[in-house]
Amino acid sequence: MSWTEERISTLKKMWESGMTASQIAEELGGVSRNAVIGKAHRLGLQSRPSPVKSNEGDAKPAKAARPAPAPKAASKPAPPPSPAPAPAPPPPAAKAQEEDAEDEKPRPMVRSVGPGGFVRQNPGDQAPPATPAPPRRLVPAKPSPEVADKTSLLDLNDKICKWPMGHPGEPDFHFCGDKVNPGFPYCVEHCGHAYQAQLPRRDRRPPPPLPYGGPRVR
DNA sequence: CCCTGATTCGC
DNA sequence: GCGAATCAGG
Repeated sequence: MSWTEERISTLKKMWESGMTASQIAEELGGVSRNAVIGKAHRLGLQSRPSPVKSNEGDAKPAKAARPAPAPKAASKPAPPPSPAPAPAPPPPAAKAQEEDAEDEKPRPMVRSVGPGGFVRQNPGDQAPPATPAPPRRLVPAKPSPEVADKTSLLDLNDKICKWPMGHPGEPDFHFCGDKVNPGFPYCVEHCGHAYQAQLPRRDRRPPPPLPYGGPRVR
């Protein structure tokens, strides 16, 4: 399979919506999750909450990334040490994506704050400079009537809620599609679900809402 | 073991 | 550019 525009678009959207590489690979079909990850990186999509992130601080600089696990090639010249690690200033996550936001709440902080006072720190917090192509999808091929009026994967964009409804792969799987809470991947309502402030155990009874409607059944 | 993403490197 | 192999962490 080749990476067509369509497939790349799907990959991007799924990646940004928080799908795992495996899920994306499954959905796309014909590719492995490694292929998805590799492609994602090549596309510039990077990082994002990965469960496996080296805590690069200073504790173990010896095994930073992948020094020299095994003598594979014949020659392995010693990597020149970089004595001057850049301080790596926080990237300006300022994204001007207001358009029809009727009310502009005072939000002086760089990080946006949700309705419940939660601070975003989750998926989709990336600079979206690369979105020149208008996500308008005119007269799309909407084969299934089930999803005809629902937000499909390909309808995702930076302005609509990516909260999944149902399970990927099911015929009626779709996304919320409401207008996002600016700065968040979800609408205000679903932000409330996604970013619940951790309350004391005492009065914590509501069952935790799971994204994608819960674990996939296979 | 399962899973995750990250990185490398031969193709 | 692609992605399997591998690494690294949960």
